[in-house]
Amino acid sequence: MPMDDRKLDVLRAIVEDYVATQEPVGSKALVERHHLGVSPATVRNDMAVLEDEGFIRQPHTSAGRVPTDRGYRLFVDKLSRIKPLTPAERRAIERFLLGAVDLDDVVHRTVRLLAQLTRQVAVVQYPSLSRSAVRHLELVPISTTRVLLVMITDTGRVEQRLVELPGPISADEVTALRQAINERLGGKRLSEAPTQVHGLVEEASGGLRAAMTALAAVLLETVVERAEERVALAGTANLARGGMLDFQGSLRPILEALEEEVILLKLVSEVDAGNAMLRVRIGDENEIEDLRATSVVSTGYGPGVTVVGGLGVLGPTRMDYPGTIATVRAVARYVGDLLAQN
Amino acid sequence: MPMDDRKLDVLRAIVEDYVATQEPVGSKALVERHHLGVSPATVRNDMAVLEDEGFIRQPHTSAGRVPTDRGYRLFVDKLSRIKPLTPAERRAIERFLLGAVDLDDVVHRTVRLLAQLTRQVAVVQYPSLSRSAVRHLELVPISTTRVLLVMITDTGRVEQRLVELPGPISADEVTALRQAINERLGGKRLSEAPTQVHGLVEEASGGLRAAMTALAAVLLETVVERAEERVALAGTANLARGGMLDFQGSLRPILEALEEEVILLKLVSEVDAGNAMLRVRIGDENEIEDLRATSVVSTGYGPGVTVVGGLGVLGPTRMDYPGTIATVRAVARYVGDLLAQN
DNA sequence: GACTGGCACTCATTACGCGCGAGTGCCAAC
DNA sequence: GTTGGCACTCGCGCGTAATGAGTGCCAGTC
Repeated sequence: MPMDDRKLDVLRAIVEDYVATQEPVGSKALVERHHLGVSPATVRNDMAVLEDEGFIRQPHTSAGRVPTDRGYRLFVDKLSRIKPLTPAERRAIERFLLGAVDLDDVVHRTVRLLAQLTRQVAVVQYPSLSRSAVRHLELVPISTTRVLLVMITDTGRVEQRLVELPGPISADEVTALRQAINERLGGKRLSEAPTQVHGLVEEASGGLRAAMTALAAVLLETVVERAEERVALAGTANLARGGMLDFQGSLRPILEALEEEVILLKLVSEVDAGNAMLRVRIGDENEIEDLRATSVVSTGYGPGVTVVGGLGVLGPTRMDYPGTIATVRAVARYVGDLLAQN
Repeated sequence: MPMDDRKLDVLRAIVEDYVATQEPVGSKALVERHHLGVSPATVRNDMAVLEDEGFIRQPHTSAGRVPTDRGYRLFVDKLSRIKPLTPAERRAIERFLLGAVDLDDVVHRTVRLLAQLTRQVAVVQYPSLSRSAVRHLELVPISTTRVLLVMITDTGRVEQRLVELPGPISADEVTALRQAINERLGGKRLSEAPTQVHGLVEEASGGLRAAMTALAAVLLETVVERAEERVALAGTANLARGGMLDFQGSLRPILEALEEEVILLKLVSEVDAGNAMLRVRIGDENEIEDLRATSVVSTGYGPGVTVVGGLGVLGPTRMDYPGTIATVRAVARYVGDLLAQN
């Protein structure tokens, strides 16, 4: 059966009221606060149907209705028009991001900004190495058998690793290695690094072979294992707002989940390629067990149309979806622009 | 009046029981669980005195006694013998720290380890720049008007900043700058950097003067402003243990405080020089308003006797002080040893 | 003088009963 | 399909009562 228009209106009204008041909403209050042109009794009928279809439920008999995860889902998919940001918010974003001196700084500012604007937990992934291109690789001799490998990407990210060489090495040899590596990798996307690195080792002349092998191992490790690793978090205090009414009193599993970087990355990194950038995962839809009481709004960001990382926020399923979505989207765009300027 | 021995025993027993059970402890339960050789009535008399002196209090008439902050203070100062670590704990520490590849890695592992062992919030400061010495400074040309300044310290910390130069610069000039900077700063403690850097600018020959001035500005900023900035945090989920019985239900201000790096640094950095390394701040004694319901156990760490940073844990005033103190001390020593090996 | 047993008293916590009222479901009427 | 009416449900708040852990005090004992 096609979804009746008024029933959708009722659902929207319920979601909006519940998000605002945090209390189950009844038929009478609904018709008063929203000017649906019908009587409470009619609304009650609609609500009964909505409940049958699993979009709302009553916490107990003789209480108002509360949206279910499915209800929020429908609300997000069909009902919410995008809420434009206020000028004040736009100004806040600009002011916040303008002063950034550093990639680190950009990420930190962004995550705090997001947490502040949405009043929720914010997560920002550092520009992923695998989706960046190498701008420059530098070898810094530390001792005769140790060099520091510094990699700078076009997104401004700097990664360094100490490499223990199998034998002593001269300054000239370091220069040769540096040049070889830069010729091979300079400008290349890191996703193609593995093949390039193998080529490097094979090309290496006898005396440098051993050193190059050690360097290659570290390079691959950096690219493959640590590739997506870094992520910033802020706003956990916002979980404790609303007097633990959300999350049935137990913040602990959520805080625990948020301490795992792997989980945070899962939240913001876009696994399914073909979607329209912005993703909303509501309650149940979350893969992570401990976050089934929360919703996650996330999106990719990057200079122009390319995506180099993800960011998003996490909060109670009872959240202001239109507002949150608008903010997340806007912040992602601003950050992307910032990276593009670089 | 001198503190009666048995009264101290009573206080110790109260603290221990309260820490274990989280419930006010009465006279009868006390004599049962601890074999003080006296009757409940006697204990009651002692308790009345202890209460007058401000070491314990009753939450309400006809309830047992609970230690006050002053009570915990006395307990920590006078009563608690050091609880040796279990072999299992020692093994855990070693296993955890052994695999570290990186300074970053060391700090991360340490903070997680601390949180896990103490079951509390752990804070670890990165080795402070100002107390480290420069091992090497590297200049990496990014474009003709931009260089990346990379600083490596003897504690393994690597700091990088992008420097915008006033005008284009050649490869030879970069080499000259690199050499000049390394000659001046190599091996020097960073606390003496400011004077050295000024010297650098004055010595710089005409053509390099402008570039050197830009570099010097960034160097000073790195040393002075960012000097102590970095700090790692873990175990916030532990705050939510104990069903919010501690912290009278409101986790929020504490989580908020923990999001401020400045505050975290205050917690673990040793401000007063002359103390015996390990410091315990109990409840009220905390400078930060929002942390008046918590206690902080912190200490300095570093290779050998020198202190390059601080670490510690934060938890409810009702915490296992002897155990926590032992763990913090042990972890600090292990980390110090690890840094010394480098 | 220090310790002990006894006893009256306090008071938070728990349980129970009860009325209130928001909100529902159903039905007959429009 | 919509509406007003009405009986019904049931969580919430509140006052009262019972419970019991724990105390303070006092008189007696070593």
